Amino acid sequence: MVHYQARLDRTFAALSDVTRRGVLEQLGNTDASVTDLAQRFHMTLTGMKKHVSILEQAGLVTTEKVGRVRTCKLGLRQLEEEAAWIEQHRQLWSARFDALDELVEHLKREEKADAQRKRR
Amino acid sequence: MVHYQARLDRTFAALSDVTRRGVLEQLGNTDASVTDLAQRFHMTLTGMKKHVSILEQAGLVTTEKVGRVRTCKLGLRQLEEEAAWIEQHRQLWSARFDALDELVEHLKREEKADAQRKRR
DNA sequence: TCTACAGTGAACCATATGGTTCACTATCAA
DNA sequence: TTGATAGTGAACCATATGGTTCACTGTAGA
Repeated sequence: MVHYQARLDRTFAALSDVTRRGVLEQLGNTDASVTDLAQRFHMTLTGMKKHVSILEQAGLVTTEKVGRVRTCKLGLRQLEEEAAWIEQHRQLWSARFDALDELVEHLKREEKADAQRKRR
Repeated sequence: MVHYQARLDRTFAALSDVTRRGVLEQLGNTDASVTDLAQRFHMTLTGMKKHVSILEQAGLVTTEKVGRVRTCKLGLRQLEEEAAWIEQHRQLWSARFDALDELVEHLKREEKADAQRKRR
Protein backbone atom coordinates (compact mmCIF):
# COMPACT_ATOMS: atom_id res chain seq x y z
CA MET A 1 0.00 0.00 0.00
CA VAL A 2 1.67 3.16 -1.24
CA HIS A 3 -0.35 5.63 0.80
CA TYR A 4 0.23 3.88 4.10
CA GLN A 5 2.73 6.41 5.43
CA ALA A 6 0.74 9.40 4.21
CA ARG A 7 -2.34 8.05 5.92
CA LEU A 8 -0.50 7.61 9.20
CA ASP A 9 0.75 11.19 8.80
CA ARG A 10 -2.77 12.48 8.36
CA THR A 11 -4.30 10.42 11.12
CA PHE A 12 -1.71 11.12 13.78
CA ALA A 13 -1.81 14.80 12.85
CA ALA A 14 -5.59 14.72 13.16
CA LEU A 15 -5.24 13.20 16.62
CA SER A 16 -2.62 15.69 17.76
CA ASP A 17 -5.18 18.41 18.41
CA VAL A 18 -7.11 18.44 21.65
CA THR A 19 -10.24 19.88 20.03
CA ARG A 20 -10.35 17.16 17.42
CA ARG A 21 -9.88 14.44 20.02
CA GLY A 22 -12.74 16.07 21.89
CA VAL A 23 -14.91 15.98 18.80
CA LEU A 24 -14.23 12.27 18.37
CA GLU A 25 -15.13 11.69 21.98
CA GLN A 26 -18.30 13.71 21.53
CA LEU A 27 -19.29 11.81 18.43
CA GLY A 28 -18.73 8.62 20.36
CA ASN A 29 -21.71 9.60 22.45
CA THR A 30 -24.00 10.91 19.76
CA ASP A 31 -23.99 12.32 16.24
CA ALA A 32 -23.89 16.09 15.99
CA SER A 33 -24.20 18.94 13.52
CA VAL A 34 -21.31 21.26 12.84
CA THR A 35 -23.16 23.98 14.73
CA ASP A 36 -23.58 21.72 17.76
CA LEU A 37 -19.87 21.02 17.81
CA ALA A 38 -18.91 24.64 17.25
CA GLN A 39 -20.96 25.66 20.26
CA ARG A 40 -19.72 22.89 22.48
CA PHE A 41 -16.12 23.79 21.76
CA HIS A 42 -16.60 27.57 21.83
CA MET A 43 -15.50 28.14 18.30
CA THR A 44 -16.86 29.71 15.14
CA LEU A 45 -18.75 27.56 12.69
CA THR A 46 -16.00 28.09 10.16
CA GLY A 47 -13.34 27.01 12.62
CA MET A 48 -15.18 23.83 13.54
CA LYS A 49 -15.86 23.11 9.90
CA LYS A 50 -12.12 23.00 9.32
CA HIS A 51 -11.61 20.52 12.14
CA VAL A 52 -14.41 18.34 10.84
CA SER A 53 -12.88 18.41 7.37
CA ILE A 54 -9.53 17.30 8.74
CA LEU A 55 -11.14 14.45 10.66
CA GLU A 56 -13.10 13.55 7.56
CA GLN A 57 -9.99 13.51 5.38
CA ALA A 58 -8.37 11.22 7.91
CA GLY A 59 -11.42 8.95 7.58
CA LEU A 60 -12.18 9.26 11.27
CA VAL A 61 -15.47 11.05 10.72
CA THR A 62 -18.12 10.87 8.03
CA THR A 63 -20.67 13.57 7.37
CA GLU A 64 -23.91 13.85 5.50
CA LYS A 65 -25.72 17.03 4.64
CA VAL A 66 -29.47 16.92 4.61
CA GLY A 67 -31.22 20.21 4.13
CA ARG A 68 -29.16 22.92 5.71
CA VAL A 69 -27.51 20.84 8.34
CA ARG A 70 -24.48 18.62 8.01
CA THR A 71 -24.49 15.78 10.49
CA CYS A 72 -21.21 14.29 11.66
CA LYS A 73 -20.74 10.71 12.81
CA LEU A 74 -17.74 8.60 13.62
CA GLY A 75 -16.19 7.21 10.46
CA LEU A 76 -15.73 3.59 9.58
CA ARG A 77 -11.96 3.75 9.92
CA GLN A 78 -11.41 3.07 13.55
CA LEU A 79 -7.72 3.64 13.95
CA GLU A 80 -6.96 0.03 13.12
CA GLU A 81 -3.72 0.90 11.42
CA GLU A 82 -2.67 3.35 14.06
CA ALA A 83 -3.41 0.85 16.79
CA ALA A 84 -1.45 -1.73 14.85
CA TRP A 85 1.48 0.64 14.36
CA ILE A 86 1.64 1.50 18.02
CA GLU A 87 1.11 -2.10 19.06
CA GLN A 88 3.87 -3.29 16.81
CA HIS A 89 6.31 -0.72 18.08
CA ARG A 90 5.49 -1.41 21.66
CA GLN A 91 6.18 -5.07 21.02
CA LEU A 92 9.45 -4.16 19.34
CA TRP A 93 11.18 -3.37 22.56
CA SER A 94 8.77 -3.98 25.39
CA ALA A 95 9.68 -7.56 26.11
CA ARG A 96 11.36 -6.34 29.29
CA PHE A 97 8.03 -5.17 30.70
CA ASP A 98 5.78 -7.71 32.28
CA ALA A 99 2.53 -6.11 33.36
CA LEU A 100 2.00 -3.86 30.38
CA ASP A 101 -1.56 -4.89 29.76
CA GLU A 102 -2.47 -4.02 33.28
CA LEU A 103 -0.83 -0.65 32.83
CA VAL A 104 -2.93 0.01 29.77
CA GLU A 105 -6.04 -0.94 31.69
CA HIS A 106 -5.01 1.39 34.45
CA LEU A 107 -4.48 4.27 32.03
CA LYS A 108 -7.83 3.64 30.43
CA ARG A 109 -9.54 4.03 33.77
CA GLU A 110 -7.50 7.16 34.42
CA GLU A 111 -8.56 8.71 31.11
CA LYS A 112 -12.17 7.83 31.81
CA ALA A 113 -11.92 9.65 35.13
CA ASP A 114 -10.23 12.56 33.38
CA ALA A 115 -13.05 12.78 30.86
CA GLN A 116 -15.62 12.78 33.63
CA ARG A 117 -13.75 15.51 35.48
CA LYS A 118 -13.83 17.61 32.31
CA ARG A 119 -17.56 17.16 31.90
CA ARG A 120 -18.34 18.82 35.21
CA MET B 1 -3.05 14.35 35.64
CA VAL B 2 -3.20 17.88 34.33
CA HIS B 3 -0.78 17.44 31.46
CA TYR B 4 -2.49 14.43 30.00
CA GLN B 5 -3.95 16.25 27.01
CA ALA B 6 -0.79 18.23 26.35
CA ARG B 7 1.20 15.02 26.38
CA LEU B 8 -1.14 13.38 23.88
CA ASP B 9 -0.78 16.50 21.73
CA ARG B 10 2.98 16.23 21.78
CA THR B 11 3.12 12.51 21.24
CA PHE B 12 0.67 12.30 18.37
CA ALA B 13 2.36 15.30 16.76
CA ALA B 14 5.70 13.54 17.14
CA LEU B 15 4.26 10.46 15.44
CA SER B 16 2.69 12.44 12.60
CA ASP B 17 6.00 12.80 10.76
CA VAL B 18 7.26 10.00 8.59
CA THR B 19 10.90 10.74 9.38
CA ARG B 20 10.32 10.55 13.10
CA ARG B 21 8.42 7.28 12.78
CA GLY B 22 11.36 6.04 10.76
CA VAL B 23 13.76 7.08 13.50
CA LEU B 24 11.75 5.17 16.08
CA GLU B 25 11.79 2.13 13.84
CA GLN B 26 15.51 2.48 13.38
CA LEU B 27 16.12 2.82 17.11
CA GLY B 28 14.04 -0.30 17.56
CA ASN B 29 16.82 -2.17 15.82
CA THR B 30 19.82 -0.50 17.37
CA ASP B 31 20.89 2.66 19.14
CA ALA B 32 22.36 5.36 16.94
CA SER B 33 24.15 8.68 17.04
CA VAL B 34 22.57 11.80 15.63
CA THR B 35 25.03 11.65 12.74
CA ASP B 36 24.04 8.06 11.97
CA LEU B 37 20.39 9.04 11.81
CA ALA B 38 21.06 12.18 9.78
CA GLN B 39 22.87 10.12 7.16
CA ARG B 40 20.30 7.37 7.05
CA PHE B 41 17.51 9.87 6.48
CA HIS B 42 19.44 12.13 4.08
CA MET B 43 19.23 15.19 6.21
CA THR B 44 21.56 17.69 7.82
CA LEU B 45 22.79 17.06 11.34
CA THR B 46 20.89 20.13 12.50
CA GLY B 47 17.68 18.91 10.94
CA MET B 48 17.95 15.49 12.52
CA LYS B 49 18.84 17.06 15.83
CA LYS B 50 15.48 18.84 15.80
CA HIS B 51 13.61 15.61 15.14
CA VAL B 52 15.47 13.89 17.94
CA SER B 53 14.65 16.75 20.29
CA ILE B 54 10.97 16.48 19.45
CA LEU B 55 11.00 12.74 20.05
CA GLU B 56 12.88 13.33 23.27
CA GLN B 57 10.38 15.93 24.48
CA ALA B 58 7.62 13.47 23.77
CA GLY B 59 9.52 10.97 25.91
CA LEU B 60 9.78 8.51 23.05
CA VAL B 61 13.54 8.73 22.84
CA THR B 62 16.28 9.29 25.37
CA THR B 63 19.77 10.47 24.56
CA GLU B 64 23.09 10.55 26.28
CA LYS B 65 26.13 12.45 25.19
CA VAL B 66 29.47 10.88 25.84
CA GLY B 67 32.45 12.66 24.40
CA ARG B 68 31.42 14.28 21.16
CA VAL B 69 28.69 11.86 20.24
CA ARG B 70 25.13 11.84 21.43
CA THR B 71 23.62 8.40 21.37
CA CYS B 72 19.87 8.00 20.95
CA LYS B 73 17.84 5.07 22.27
CA LEU B 74 14.18 4.37 22.53
CA GLY B 75 12.69 6.07 25.56
CA LEU B 76 10.97 4.40 28.45
CA ARG B 77 7.57 5.78 27.52
CA GLN B 78 6.26 3.22 25.13
CA LEU B 79 3.10 4.83 23.87
CA GLU B 80 1.09 3.27 26.67
CA GLU B 81 -1.24 6.24 26.93
CA GLU B 82 -1.61 6.61 23.22
CA ALA B 83 -2.37 2.93 22.85
CA ALA B 84 -4.88 3.24 25.65
CA TRP B 85 -6.52 6.28 24.08
CA ILE B 86 -6.88 4.61 20.73
CA GLU B 87 -8.00 1.35 22.29
CA GLN B 88 -10.65 3.10 24.33
CA HIS B 89 -12.00 4.97 21.36
CA ARG B 90 -12.08 1.90 19.22
CA GLN B 91 -14.08 0.18 21.92
CA LEU B 92 -16.40 3.16 22.13
CA TRP B 93 -18.14 2.35 18.90
CA SER B 94 -16.64 -0.80 17.52
CA ALA B 95 -19.02 -3.24 19.13
CA ARG B 96 -20.58 -3.74 15.70
CA PHE B 97 -17.35 -5.21 14.34
CA ASP B 98 -16.53 -8.80 15.06
CA ALA B 99 -13.18 -9.72 13.68
CA LEU B 100 -11.34 -6.57 14.59
CA ASP B 101 -8.47 -8.30 16.27
CA GLU B 102 -7.84 -10.33 13.19
CA LEU B 103 -7.88 -7.14 11.17
CA VAL B 104 -5.26 -5.64 13.43
CA GLU B 105 -3.14 -8.73 13.04
CA HIS B 106 -3.56 -8.51 9.30
CA LEU B 107 -2.47 -4.89 9.26
CA LYS B 108 0.53 -5.67 11.40
CA ARG B 109 1.67 -8.21 8.86
CA GLU B 110 1.02 -5.71 6.10
CA GLU B 111 3.15 -3.05 7.81
CA LYS B 112 5.91 -5.53 8.33
CA ALA B 113 5.85 -6.31 4.63
CA ASP B 114 5.81 -2.60 3.85
CA ALA B 115 8.87 -2.05 6.01
CA GLN B 116 10.69 -4.87 4.29
CA ARG B 117 9.78 -3.46 0.89
CA LYS B 118 11.24 -0.13 1.94
CA ARG B 119 14.47 -1.73 3.07
CA ARG B 120 15.24 -3.02 -0.41
C1' DT C 1 -42.44 36.07 0.05
C1' DC C 2 -39.53 37.44 3.76
C1' DT C 3 -36.42 36.37 7.40
C1' DA C 4 -33.54 33.81 10.02
C1' DC C 5 -30.44 30.11 10.19
C1' DA C 6 -26.61 26.34 8.71
C1' DG C 7 -23.04 25.97 6.14
C1' DT C 8 -19.30 27.36 2.76
C1' DG C 9 -15.35 29.74 0.96
C1' DA C 10 -12.05 33.34 0.56
C1' DA C 11 -9.01 36.29 2.77
C1' DC C 12 -6.35 37.22 6.44
C1' DC C 13 -3.42 36.70 10.71
C1' DA C 14 -0.14 34.86 14.12
C1' DT C 15 2.37 31.12 15.19
C1' DA C 16 4.33 26.47 14.39
C1' DT C 17 6.86 23.20 11.50
C1' DG C 18 10.45 21.15 8.78
C1' DG C 19 14.07 22.22 6.73
C1' DT C 20 18.39 24.84 5.50
C1' DT C 21 23.10 27.52 6.17
C1' DC C 22 26.59 29.46 8.94
C1' DA C 23 29.33 30.30 12.89
C1' DC C 24 30.76 28.27 16.99
C1' DT C 25 32.35 24.82 20.74
C1' DA C 26 34.22 20.67 22.25
C1' DT C 27 36.60 16.52 21.59
C1' DC C 28 39.30 13.03 19.41
C1' DA C 29 43.54 11.52 17.31
C1' DA C 30 47.84 12.18 14.98
C1' DT D 1 49.13 21.67 18.59
C1' DT D 2 46.60 21.07 14.91
C1' DG D 3 43.13 19.30 11.96
C1' DA D 4 39.04 16.79 11.43
C1' DT D 5 34.71 15.43 13.49
C1' DA D 6 29.99 15.69 16.33
C1' DG D 7 27.06 18.47 17.96
C1' DT D 8 24.72 23.04 19.09
C1' DG D 9 22.41 27.35 18.33
C1' DA D 10 20.92 31.32 15.85
C1' DA D 11 18.98 33.07 11.84
C1' DC D 12 16.39 32.40 8.06
C1' DC D 13 12.86 30.50 4.71
C1' DA D 14 8.62 28.44 2.79
C1' DT D 15 4.70 26.29 3.97
C1' DA D 16 1.22 24.47 7.22
C1' DT D 17 -1.92 25.17 11.11
C1' DG D 18 -5.56 26.96 13.90
C1' DG D 19 -8.10 30.41 14.25
C1' DT D 20 -10.80 34.65 12.85
C1' DT D 21 -14.10 37.87 9.93
C1' DC D 22 -16.89 38.77 6.05
C1' DA D 23 -19.60 37.91 2.11
C1' DC D 24 -22.24 34.48 0.10
C1' DT D 25 -25.59 30.39 -0.91
C1' DG D 26 -29.22 27.45 0.21
C1' DT D 27 -32.99 25.98 2.99
C1' DA D 28 -36.70 26.15 6.57
C1' DG D 29 -40.64 28.29 8.35
C1' DA D 30 -44.01 31.96 9.23
